[in-house]
Amino acid sequence: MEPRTPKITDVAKLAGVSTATVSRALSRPETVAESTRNLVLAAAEQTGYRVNLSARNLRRQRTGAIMILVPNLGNPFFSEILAGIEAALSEADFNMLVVDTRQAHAKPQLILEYLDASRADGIIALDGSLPDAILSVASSGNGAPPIIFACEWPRHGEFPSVRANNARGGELAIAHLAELGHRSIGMITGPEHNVLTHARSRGALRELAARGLALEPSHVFPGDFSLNAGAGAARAWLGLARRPSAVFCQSDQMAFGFISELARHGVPVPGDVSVVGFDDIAIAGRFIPSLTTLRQPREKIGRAAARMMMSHIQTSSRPANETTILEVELIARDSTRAIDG
Amino acid sequence: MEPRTPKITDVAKLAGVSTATVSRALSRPETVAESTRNLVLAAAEQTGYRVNLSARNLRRQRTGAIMILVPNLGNPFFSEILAGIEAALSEADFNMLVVDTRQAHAKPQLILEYLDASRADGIIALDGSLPDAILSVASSGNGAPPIIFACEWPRHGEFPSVRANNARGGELAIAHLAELGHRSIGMITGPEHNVLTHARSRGALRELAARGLALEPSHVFPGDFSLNAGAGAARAWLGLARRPSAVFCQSDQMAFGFISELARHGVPVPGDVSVVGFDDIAIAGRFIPSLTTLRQPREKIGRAAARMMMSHIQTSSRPANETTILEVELIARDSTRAIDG
DNA sequence: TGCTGCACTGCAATCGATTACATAAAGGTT
DNA sequence: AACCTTTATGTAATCGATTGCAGTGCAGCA
Repeated sequence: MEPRTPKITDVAKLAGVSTATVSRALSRPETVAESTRNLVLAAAEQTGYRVNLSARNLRRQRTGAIMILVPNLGNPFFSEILAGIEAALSEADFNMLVVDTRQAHAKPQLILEYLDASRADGIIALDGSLPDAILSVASSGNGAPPIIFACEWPRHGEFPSVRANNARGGELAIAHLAELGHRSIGMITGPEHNVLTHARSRGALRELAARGLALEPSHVFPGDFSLNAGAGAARAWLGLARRPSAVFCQSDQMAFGFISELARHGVPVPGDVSVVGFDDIAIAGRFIPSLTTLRQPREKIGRAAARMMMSHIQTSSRPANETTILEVELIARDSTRAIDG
Repeated sequence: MEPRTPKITDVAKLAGVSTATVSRALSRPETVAESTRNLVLAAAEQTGYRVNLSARNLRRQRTGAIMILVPNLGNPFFSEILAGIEAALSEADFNMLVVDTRQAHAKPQLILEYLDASRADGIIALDGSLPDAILSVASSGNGAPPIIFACEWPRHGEFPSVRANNARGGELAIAHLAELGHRSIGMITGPEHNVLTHARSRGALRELAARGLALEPSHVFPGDFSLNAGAGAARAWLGLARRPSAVFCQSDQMAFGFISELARHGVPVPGDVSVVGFDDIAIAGRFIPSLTTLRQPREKIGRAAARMMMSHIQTSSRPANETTILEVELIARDSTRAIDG
């Protein structure tokens, strides 16, 4: 009553052929005579045979899995990217192994464990701020699988990556506000050393300059992409003598925190201040007011990264420093309005 | 210049011992003399040896991975659960394999592929509505790894699971509204055949009955947990001649959709109608108005499910039908108020 | 007929580690 | 001194599939 799972020898015996033939019939059918193939397939069906992946992987020297390094799995921002990656990987019959890197900075050892070709055939990192110890191993290629960055990317070193056009997003945000007549525009940034912060700020500054607008230092609110950072910025904004009439928040979460904290103090958006976010997460269209923001094609980014990885694995070439940049789109909603509107 | 990755024989040679000793020194150090152990560890260090997981897994007849079946990875609701699972698994040195089951209903074959002990040592399903074909294979145990449900669970059959006390949540929602003086309470439900819908509705109905309140059929708005469903319910609510003064939404997303659509029609919450959500997702405290809702310990649910799985794997017992139920908590915020407040 | 080439198939080595069993050495007991 | 334990290590089988190479048989061709 405990019919141990059938192995390839069982199928071979039943079909009256060698295990080599069974293996070939299943993985490269065209190399086997049709009559034999049918015998094998029937036998496989009858025994309920499933190939043992550990054995196959050992022999083939691969794992059939791609490891995804996520800075913080609990952050819903990543879910769509993961969905995109998963979709593309499963099409190619690859599995997705997900690892949270929150502990990576405290204990790089822990993540180094994972940089091992016997664990995954490739790595997609959503975390641009991996410790240098990890980056150097990953780029040395010494036993480590190829790595591709998605969304974020490391500030130093050259790595293949897929990302949104963050700088362009910064430009579009400012352009939109400027065209609504805003001359005094503030900004809530992401974490200080984050590449997204830099790219978005760079774009914003470039556009401000192009329009002859200045950014007052007191109008830059340092944040970290979180709801609370947005709320904190709101309190700072309230404390200003001369307040900017519009604020570009480098993430939707911060925009929500900002608007919500202002609301608690009776300051209406966009009545007293216009707000632009970044990301276009699902709730943005349903916030009150609905949020003007920059849409990042998160699922597409995931898909593109996974496809890039697949293509490198199939050609077994180490990814060069190719970078794919996907465009962002400004979605105008109700959180921004003309200054004398 | 291409120093192929070292294997156990390399370490053995360098340390001057057999591969058996190396293996023991690394995985059960106490069985090896201290002096030998030091030799081996030094040799391992020097060669940069890493065990090949495919080989180990093949020999040990395990995979070191747990597969998570997620109904829709893009839905941020699951991210915290995944974070909890990941945390608990990585503590036990297990990997997390994530699979999206959106296609499972169209092509059960695809997911059946995954129900294979050579892929994962266990399965945690966040999807209670897996096709019967899959459930029966999973419960037969025939070559399929043990399965545990988290959050959701199947309506038929007995499976181990970890979940929130959804019925109690329904009770608390109604109790809260009733205590604020609401006598006419409506409800936006989840998908018709979803177990969460049933449990939450059951609790709500029980509490209504206990308080002698009736639920008018026209006050039940069928939804599916999504933002849009909430918005649709809002339009239905607007069309009613006799509107309930409070609505229990079975998910926060629907609550946001509901409130937002009402706002577009100039109907204030909680001014004209009080709203209770379910889940307490991150943004709930920052929505405008902040949302009264039932907090589900999502990360804890994930952790508990993973721990249950680990304990079954360590004792190599198939999980019995044990069910862990975690309590929910009503978080009172600004979207509800006393009827004559 | 004999030779070449092609299409199939089988044999057996191989992937790299784990572990049951055998063996050896050291220590303890009477 | 004989014998039994205990501890430490080595030998070699094993996990299950894949694949290079060799062999077989048959068709085609001179």
